[in-house]
Parts: sequence; structure tokens; C-alpha cells
Amino acid sequence: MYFDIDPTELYQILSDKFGRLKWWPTDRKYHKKNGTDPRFEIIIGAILTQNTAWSNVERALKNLKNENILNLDEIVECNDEKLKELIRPSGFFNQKAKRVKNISEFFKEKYSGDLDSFFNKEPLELRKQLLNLKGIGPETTDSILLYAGEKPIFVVDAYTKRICKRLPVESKDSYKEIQKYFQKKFIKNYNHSDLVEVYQQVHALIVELCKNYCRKKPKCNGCPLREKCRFYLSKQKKI
DNA sequence: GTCCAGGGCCGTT
DNA sequence: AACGGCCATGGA
Repeated sequence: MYFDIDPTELYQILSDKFGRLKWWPTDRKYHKKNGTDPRFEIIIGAILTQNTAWSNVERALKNLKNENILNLDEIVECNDEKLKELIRPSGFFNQKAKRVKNISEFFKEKYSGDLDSFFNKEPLELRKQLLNLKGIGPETTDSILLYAGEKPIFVVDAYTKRICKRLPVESKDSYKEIQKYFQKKFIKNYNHSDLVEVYQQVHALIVELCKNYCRKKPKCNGCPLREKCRFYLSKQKKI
């Protein structure tokens, strides 16, 4: 028999351990100074961080800022080879350059570059449109919707799948199933108006947990969840 | 030198 | 539907 952690309880435990995290990291000062839209930095960052360490993404974003092209119009105008060079540190730069360009052109052409008129629509409609773009899968889409659009959509990443396997949370391991399960539990326990904040926090907390403890090669020592974790408990038995 | 990171696409089974 | 190979850099 195993413990089952409700997502709400998971949120509590992780909050006690890590506190309130400030996510998604954006350079407020840069955007204030240049009159650019911080949501666009989130959108680009969401693409650049695909299967990539955030420290590498920061280098790429810094390059874009140094050239003053971290905004929609400049990206659309930017020469492809130049764009590739600037985002090279984030890895997979050939495909990511295309993806960045592609989504920028989408906003420019379909919404005249106006992110407000885009995010003004229903979340599920937005989701469909983003998923339709090449190189924008479910996690990138949902990160954009939750952190740039502030829509109540729960983001499932490799970390979330990992803890669902180890803990376990009662859930299948497809993206859809995990997302549905988390959202169902949070919707039951929180006001609708708090969901965006909750989803942003929980995802940030899960990333923090998995960077520090629930790594691919787990460091269970000090993990706030280990007494409730199937993986840890089964490991204890063998010793 | 090896492993890994805040995925997604495409071809094969 | 599910899985494997592929894309690439920089830090541990």
C-alpha cells in the first residue's frame, strides 16, 4: 500500500519548503526601459527552454537584448543566420530559430502584432491556435498561456511526469491525463480567480523540487516529500 | 569524458 | 497510440 498525495497537499508541502517563487523570470527593467512587452520574452523563452537548461536560455536572451531585438517586430525582421547565432547558446538553434520566427510571424500576421487582442480570447481557442504552430507543443503552449497570458491552464513538464511516477499521484502519465487530474483537484479546492496564481506557483515549485531533489538520479536526502514517496520508501526497504 | 537539461517532430511499429 | 532517433549547447 502506498501513500497518495493530493495535488493540493503537494502544493502545501512544497510551499512550506520553498516559499513563494517569482516566476516566470523576465527582465522587467529591460522592458520598462525599452517599452517592449515582457510577455514576448516569456513566449520566446518558452521556446528556447525546450529540453534545455535555463542558464543556456539566459545567454540567448541576453544576446537578443544586447542587439535590441527581443520584441516582435525586430524578430520578424531579423536575418535568419543572425538569429541563429544569437540564440546558439540555447542549443537546437536551427530549429529554435525557425520556431521563434514562426510564432512571431503568426502574431504579426494574425493579430497585427498585438498580444492583447490575442490573449483576449478564450483559453481553449488560444491553445488550439498555438498547438497548430510547428514546434509549439503542449508544454510550450501551456507555459505561454499560463505565464504570458495568465490563463488558468496547468503546465505539465518532464518534472511533473517524473514526480507522478515516483510519488505516486493517482494519474496516468500522458500529458492530458496529468493536466486534467491536477486541474480537477485545484478547481475543487480554490476559487477560480486564484487558479492562475496557484498553477504558476505549483509548476514553479515542482521545478524547484526536481532541480534540487527529485532529479533523474534522485537526491532524497532533505526532500520534503520522501516520507510519502513510493520511490523512496521502496528504496528504504531494500537496505 | 559522460550525463543531463523547464520538448517536439518525424518515421516506424 | 507508443516508442526511438534526432536536434546542440554548456554546466556539473
